[in-house]
Amino acid sequence: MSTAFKTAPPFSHRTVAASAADAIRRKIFDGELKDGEPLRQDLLAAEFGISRTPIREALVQLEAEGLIRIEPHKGAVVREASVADIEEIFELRHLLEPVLLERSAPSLAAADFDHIEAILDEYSAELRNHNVKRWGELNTLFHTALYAKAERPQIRAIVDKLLTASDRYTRLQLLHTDGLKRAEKEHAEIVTLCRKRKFAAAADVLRSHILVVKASLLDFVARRG
Amino acid sequence: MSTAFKTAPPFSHRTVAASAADAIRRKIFDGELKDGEPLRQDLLAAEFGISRTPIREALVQLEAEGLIRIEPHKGAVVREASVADIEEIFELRHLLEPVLLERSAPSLAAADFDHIEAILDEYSAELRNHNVKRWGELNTLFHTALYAKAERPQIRAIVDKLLTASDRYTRLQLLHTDGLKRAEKEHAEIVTLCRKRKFAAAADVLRSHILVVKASLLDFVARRG
DNA sequence: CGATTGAATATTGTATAAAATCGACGACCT
DNA sequence: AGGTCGTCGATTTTATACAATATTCAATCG
Repeated sequence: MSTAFKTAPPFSHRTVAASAADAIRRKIFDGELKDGEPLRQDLLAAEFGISRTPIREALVQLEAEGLIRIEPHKGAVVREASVADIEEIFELRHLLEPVLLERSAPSLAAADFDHIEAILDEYSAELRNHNVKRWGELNTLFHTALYAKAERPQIRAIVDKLLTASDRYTRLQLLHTDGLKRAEKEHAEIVTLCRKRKFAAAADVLRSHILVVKASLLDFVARRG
Repeated sequence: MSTAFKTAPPFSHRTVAASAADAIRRKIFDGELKDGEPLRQDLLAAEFGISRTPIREALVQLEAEGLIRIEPHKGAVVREASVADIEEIFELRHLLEPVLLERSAPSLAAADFDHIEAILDEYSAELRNHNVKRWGELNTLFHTALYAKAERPQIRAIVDKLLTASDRYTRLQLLHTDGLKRAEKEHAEIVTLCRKRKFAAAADVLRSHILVVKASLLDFVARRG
């Protein structure tokens, strides 16, 4: 099984450690590594055919991203998220994403909106296919495309982390279909309002959209918990 | 010259790498390592009397914190903050800190307020001594003490990073005295309002306080730039 | 004289080996 | 029986050795 960084050309201007971080991150998002599961340096190094040194660097990186937890001399485990964590993630999104939208949307060109709507079209298609994994990716793509012109790199970095974290739960099929349909409508509404340059209104819809998704997620967790 | 982690007892439940990160972080905050200055692994390892491996981990950690920048095969440099970066830091503080205050303040006990006011007293004393370094520490302490009961660990983590980043500039003597005096008054006002359980009003003062500090900082930068 | 190429050197990135730490199991004492 | 201490194996952490990459600077060519 070839991994991403093995197939990359030798001219790749990235370190092995960075690629290893990508590979491990993907394994976590794909559920290949479940919550609480220990990440043994030996095994990861052997699996990727590299030594433990870059693995260690990758783990430090992933801990900073909040994906894993490292305890000295005990090792790294995939960080399980509590209900409180999920609530906080969406609280942050609720605070930050509208800011990005209002900064970015006025600078988006017609071509940008076309691109965004193409994402939404594929989203709708995948919705019918129940392809949750791809849906999550598209959802993240949609949000980041909206914020592309915000010129707030630090806020962007935080929001990107939050989006991937959210994605982790949605990929676990934590959302039910009516929630997804509602999201579909709200996404379209946001784009429409932005095209009409009603940015404040779009931000309002975004705010309530995030609250709805949050409620939907927490409702699902409550049902099964 | 002994470093923090060398004097620590051998039972310290921290890794050498983590302590090295602390030491390097301190060097940056204290201005011992200036903006744009390269961090050579060799020298740091020799200085701390350890090998390069834990130094590398510390650097990865510090990059994740946004303090340095690492380019493959070129090395790490202290990240210089642009005016835009400073603006964004304060924009984030303006967004997030009032949320923490409103969450935390209702849970603060009388003893907590006493503690906070003790910090402010020392702050005032140091203000007369023009001890900028200690002032910065106390300022950060004041804010974090206010948010102690917020129970929002992720937001706290972000704000803590923002506060230390802000501290870096204030330590560089970037604030003039009248700004500091004004901050002194606003801090006291926030505490007073919280004691009276007027939390929303306190949050408003905090918001304008952050904006004032931001303006003061940018004004100073503009003057010298 | 300026631009360019290529070896020498400095520095980072990775692999491997050594040291330190933790958890568990079992012997021993009370 | 219950609890404590010490040893062993597994694992992480650090050190050292080696490889890859970038930078410097002098020699060469136009």
